[in-house]
Amino acid sequence: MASSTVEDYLKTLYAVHQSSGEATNVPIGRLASAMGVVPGTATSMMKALADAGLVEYASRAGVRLSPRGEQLALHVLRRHRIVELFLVEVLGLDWSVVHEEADLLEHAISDRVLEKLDLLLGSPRFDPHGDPIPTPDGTFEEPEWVSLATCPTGVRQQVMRILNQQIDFLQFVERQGLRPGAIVKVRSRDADADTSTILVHGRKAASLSLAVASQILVAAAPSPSA
Amino acid sequence: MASSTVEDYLKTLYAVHQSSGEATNVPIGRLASAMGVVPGTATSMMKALADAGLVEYASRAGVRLSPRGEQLALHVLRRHRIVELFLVEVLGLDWSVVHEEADLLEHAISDRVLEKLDLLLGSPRFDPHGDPIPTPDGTFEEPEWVSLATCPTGVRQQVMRILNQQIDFLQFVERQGLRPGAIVKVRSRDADADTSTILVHGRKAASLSLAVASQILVAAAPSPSA
DNA sequence: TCTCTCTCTTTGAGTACTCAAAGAGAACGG
DNA sequence: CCGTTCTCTTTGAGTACTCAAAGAGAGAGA
Repeated sequence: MASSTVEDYLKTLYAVHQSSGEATNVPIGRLASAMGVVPGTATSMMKALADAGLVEYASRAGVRLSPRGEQLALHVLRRHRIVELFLVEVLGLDWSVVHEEADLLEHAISDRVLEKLDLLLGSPRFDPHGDPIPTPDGTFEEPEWVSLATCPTGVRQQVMRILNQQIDFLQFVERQGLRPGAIVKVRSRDADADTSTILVHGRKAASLSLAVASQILVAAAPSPSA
Repeated sequence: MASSTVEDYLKTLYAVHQSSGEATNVPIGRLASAMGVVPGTATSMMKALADAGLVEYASRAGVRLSPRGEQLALHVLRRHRIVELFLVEVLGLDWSVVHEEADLLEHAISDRVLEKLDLLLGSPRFDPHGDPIPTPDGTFEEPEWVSLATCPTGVRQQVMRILNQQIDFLQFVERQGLRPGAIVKVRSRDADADTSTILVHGRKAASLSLAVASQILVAAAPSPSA
């Protein structure tokens, strides 16, 4: 059994790998800062994980998950996201705090409990932030959503996913009414000024920098209900 | 914050103290075997916990919880039992396995999540084994139940609590129909032969040794419904 | 009282994880 | 092409927890 620490490293490695351009190895430094440890700690941990067959690691060449490591990371991710959804849907916890609660719980959920949760929630495909939930065998739905920084302007869009999951950011998103499910329209976008103006539910207008807008993924909205 | 290990020691110390005759200190050896560690490990742990103000410990005189330690132990117990009830009531997990699942989960439940669970379950007073659930401020209901080894014979009784919570024993209890809530009657009891015969729901008869019978607590049953 | 035995404590060592700080490669600017 | 700089690795040490085995107290039986 992998310890919580090992699970955290694998999960973090997976996330960093995803967020950086695919197919490349993750530099130790980036992994270390994502884990909140000094580089030396990450180095020795990666050696241990390489010995355990969970990562592929060569000195000064960065790390990547081995197939087994990736499978384990996806399993942790599945637990994390199902727990998040459970906390919101069943316990009614605040959308913005479930991420850190799930970080704790994800290491204490047995397969038995996990599949009961999955059943209770109706085998959901996405968590409350719009992140896809891996299936038990580790396959994954990655819809082709675009961000508010790149989607067509003037067209009704539906918010599908929030990439940045820090509490402050999620609370900001909440206040702006930009939760997944919200119907929005990009009214204008100005690359030089680095801003965009978003109409939320046709009424309120929010002004976002393009960096912020790129954290919010949308899809073409279903036709209006009126 | 107390580590899971520390929480486990406090919880175990509380349980051992309860099961041995009150008011006395717990010998290191008993604590060690209850924790599944060698005595030396328990000794050094108790020194550390004494330094932290969680237990009172003097060399060769045994240990007891300090007021702060007891409060913490009760908090862990509250988490454990609420989680157990949740696993049975909401997730539909098997009654006999929830104990070990809860041992894992009890260390990963924040107060925020705990109180939501409590709300969802309607502030329950007993867990699925009939163990009382401490309140958030650490008070405790300990009803005066008697065991099947000592209760009056020939009188309708209701099973209230199962003390031994090992999986095998719980599965045995389940098979005999002796879960909390069951209506039973002690038909006979023989101290010399060390057996008792129990009528379950007026039909099936189970034969239990007095040691086994003493693990099952009952209360006078409400008047028959017919 | 003496000694045997039992329990408890101490000591030394190992695993998992961490940091600080020194040392080694690699890359980049001149 | 050489030195500065950045990143990575190594080393030494510390915390939390564990065991094995040796040593110490304390009571029980002769």
